[in-house]
Amino acid sequence: VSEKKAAKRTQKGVSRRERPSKPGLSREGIVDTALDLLASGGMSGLSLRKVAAELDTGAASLYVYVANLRELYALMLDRAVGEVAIPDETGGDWRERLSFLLVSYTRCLLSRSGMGRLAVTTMSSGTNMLRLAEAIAALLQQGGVVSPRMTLAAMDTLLLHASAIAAEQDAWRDWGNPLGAMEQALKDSSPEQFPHLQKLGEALAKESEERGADRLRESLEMLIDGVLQANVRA
Amino acid sequence: VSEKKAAKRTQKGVSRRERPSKPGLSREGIVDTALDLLASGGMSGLSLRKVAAELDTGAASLYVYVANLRELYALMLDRAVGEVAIPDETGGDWRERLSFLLVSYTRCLLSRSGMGRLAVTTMSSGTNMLRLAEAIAALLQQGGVVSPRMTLAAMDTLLLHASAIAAEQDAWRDWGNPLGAMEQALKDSSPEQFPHLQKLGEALAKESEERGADRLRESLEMLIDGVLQANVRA
DNA sequence: ACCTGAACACCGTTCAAGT
DNA sequence: ACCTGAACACCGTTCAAGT
Repeated sequence: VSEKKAAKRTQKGVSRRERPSKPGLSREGIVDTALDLLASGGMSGLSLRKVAAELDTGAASLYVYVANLRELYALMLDRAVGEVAIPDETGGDWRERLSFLLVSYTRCLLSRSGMGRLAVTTMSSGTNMLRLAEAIAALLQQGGVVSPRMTLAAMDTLLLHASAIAAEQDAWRDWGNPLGAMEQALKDSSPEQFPHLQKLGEALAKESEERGADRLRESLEMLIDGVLQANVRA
Repeated sequence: VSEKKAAKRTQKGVSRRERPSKPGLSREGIVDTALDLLASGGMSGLSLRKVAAELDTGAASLYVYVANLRELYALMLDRAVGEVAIPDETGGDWRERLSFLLVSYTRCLLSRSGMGRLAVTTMSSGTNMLRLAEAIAALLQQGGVVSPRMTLAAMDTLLLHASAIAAEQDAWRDWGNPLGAMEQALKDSSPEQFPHLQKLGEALAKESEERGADRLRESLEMLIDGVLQANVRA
């Protein structure tokens, strides 16, 4: 038993990533390790016990730095959000910048598998999330959204939707494209039962391949249009 | 050991819900029980083992009817979607009907705690989901969305967003309103760091109470506007 | 103050054995 | 074919004991 453990400890000093060999535990290090695990093994490869193992300690030790799993999730999310690129004045008009910002946010979530689902499940009120919210609020104001009520609604809706897109894509990666299953189900059903869906069949097949960066931008632009419309109407 | 089990079995015939006392296992019964557990205990009260226990059997027995936990989730989602009210021609013009349909969908998810998160994580291609998709496709066509590509994008976006709203509300129920935490974080930060957010502070406080049926409808209307705009533009 | 092993109360899933 | 107990390989969290 202790032999195996010793071997691991030795191995670690040599090859485990580029983390310093034993900096003592820290909140930072725990979040780092958790993000590494998420990136390499997805949500199912992440657990407090595995984070602890990676840090050569027991799971109980982490509770000095992190209240529970949910707090760890929130910290991970906030760290990911820290990588969002916030465009400056050179980034075009407010709308281009807002679109860019939201795409960047979604990309940050998508870069680690599982982050999308995490974002839609977890709430962070860390500095990075506030920074992002602040940037969106500023851009919306430039876009003529002035009432606080409308601004809040728009911020919430935009961020929620961007997160949802990431979560959806996440689910696809794990389970394979569900459109396949849907096509199958359609073929199995009588044609007269779902006439509109049947007609959509071929387009559906093409869609499977194409759903890339364009779809992401397009979906977000759609939402921005909706925000503008609601603002005009109010 | 066997004494405790016998007591449970006895108790069951008397009082356990109104399910017939022992209909033998079935896919239907398993999904029913799972939904009951979800409604009464949320996502954390739901597990294969608990479903099995409720049915007076071992977890292994369920695998005859359900491939795994994920399939059970998908079946649960489809059953919930079966309760969505699909409006007929008396329900106003296409837009009113679409809005009504999406609100109804979201409400079905919200009626069991945990369903929102489940919807954003799970993909169902069951009959009820197809029925819902068919209805949306039909309404969009009436609204002048004709290209298959646009129809698919709109369907996906609308359903995704409705699910995301439910998931968000779900998260609020479990963890308490996160706007509270955000307000706190804002108070703790220097005012000049997040000027726009600071200004939003009071509106934020009011929003906490009001986020009800109006917000839901409003958010969905916003999206429909976006869809229309994209359709006009294409 | 920080760290730890062991324990507690759970999970989903598999499998050999029964009926 | 269906059901089952037991086992396997995990979980998050707590706690008394160590340093």
